[in-house]
Amino acid sequence: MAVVRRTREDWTAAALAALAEGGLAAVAVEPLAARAGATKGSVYWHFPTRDALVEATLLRWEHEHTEAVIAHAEQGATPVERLHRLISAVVRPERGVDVELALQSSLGDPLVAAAVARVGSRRMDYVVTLFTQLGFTRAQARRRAATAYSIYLGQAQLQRANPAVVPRTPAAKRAYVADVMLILLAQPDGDG
Amino acid sequence: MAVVRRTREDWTAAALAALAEGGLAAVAVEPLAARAGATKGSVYWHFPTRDALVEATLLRWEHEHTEAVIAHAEQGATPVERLHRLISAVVRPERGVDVELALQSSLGDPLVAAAVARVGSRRMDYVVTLFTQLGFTRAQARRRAATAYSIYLGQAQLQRANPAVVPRTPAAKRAYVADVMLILLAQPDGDG
DNA sequence: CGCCTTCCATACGGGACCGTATGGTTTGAC
DNA sequence: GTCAAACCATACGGTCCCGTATGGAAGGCG
Repeated sequence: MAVVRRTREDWTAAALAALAEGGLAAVAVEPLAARAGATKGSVYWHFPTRDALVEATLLRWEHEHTEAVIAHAEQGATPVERLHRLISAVVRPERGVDVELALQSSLGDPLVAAAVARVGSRRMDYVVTLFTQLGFTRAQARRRAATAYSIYLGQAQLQRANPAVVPRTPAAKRAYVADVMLILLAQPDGDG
Repeated sequence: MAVVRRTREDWTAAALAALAEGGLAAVAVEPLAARAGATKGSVYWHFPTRDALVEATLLRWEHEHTEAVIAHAEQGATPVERLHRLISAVVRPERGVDVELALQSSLGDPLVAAAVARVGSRRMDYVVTLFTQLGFTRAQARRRAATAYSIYLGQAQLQRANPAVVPRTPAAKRAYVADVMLILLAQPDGDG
């Protein structure tokens, strides 16, 4: 008889999956256990409370995916190339975007709000340095970074809420990314 | 004795308030009634079910606020001015943005998803016409509209999740809006 | 004033989930 | 093989919410 044993990581993995599918509310001890073919007893042995499970799950996501976007961008040689990779990552979403959106959808929870805030400012810092590398002044870089990150977030939402208005064919996506790049690199007004 | 009577509209109003504060989950019959100094009996007289209340609330929001942004923008004389009013509306948020975000946060619910989709495409249509009025080709207008709306959505999210990275002082806001305008009106590449 | 309709409070049953208690089974050390 | 620790199932009490049932008060109308 295959008597299965679960680790802490098994449960955070299951929680991540549930989070991606059904949002924070889906990270519920009993349904989670049932889906894993186990019972609450297991979960409550590994975690003192549901919040502890949520927190561990968020921490795991933070460690695994915070730097993911940045790391992917950093593979670009020039700043322009890095920005391009950054923008493309949203328009051509990979894995993990579901969790991203689910979290943005549960900012009511203080644990989630804290995690999202940490990740957000970390990313913003990166994009700001990117734009300073591109020759923008500090203030101007901050503005462009805010816009770039807004486009990132907004685009992610649009794909979920209004997939019809988002570019779908590869050609359309390429054209769209190109236009966003052109936009973000536009010469600013000369008043800092 | 001020024996209060509630109308259907009283309840959708209360639901809207709760929606803005606590998201869709806060639109719960019993808490809503308690907060209004009434009981479930009243709610369930006006609405057959909770979903009916939610649907009526969404419909009300849709009617009251879908066109609100557009109407506000339409007070601008030129297309550029209209776009400017549109962008400013996010950076300098008025009332109703809370509900907007709460809904975007509850796309899991099919009722919400439908309402948000309707409003979204309605707004996109408007922004597309705005960009065509500005002399962009149809394809290019669609791209810029998608970007503009993404900035709108993303900026709204940023204000909630990372208020630190968003321009705060009036001067900073003005500079930011100016830069976004400059960006959105940038001369596109000649192939679209 | 009587009466009917509109509106609402109270009371109840049910479901989903959290957290605790407790005892049983498996595992590894010796 | 013994034993303690690790792991988990079962069962329970509690909370919050949904929805129903039912009786009663409020307001118009004859």
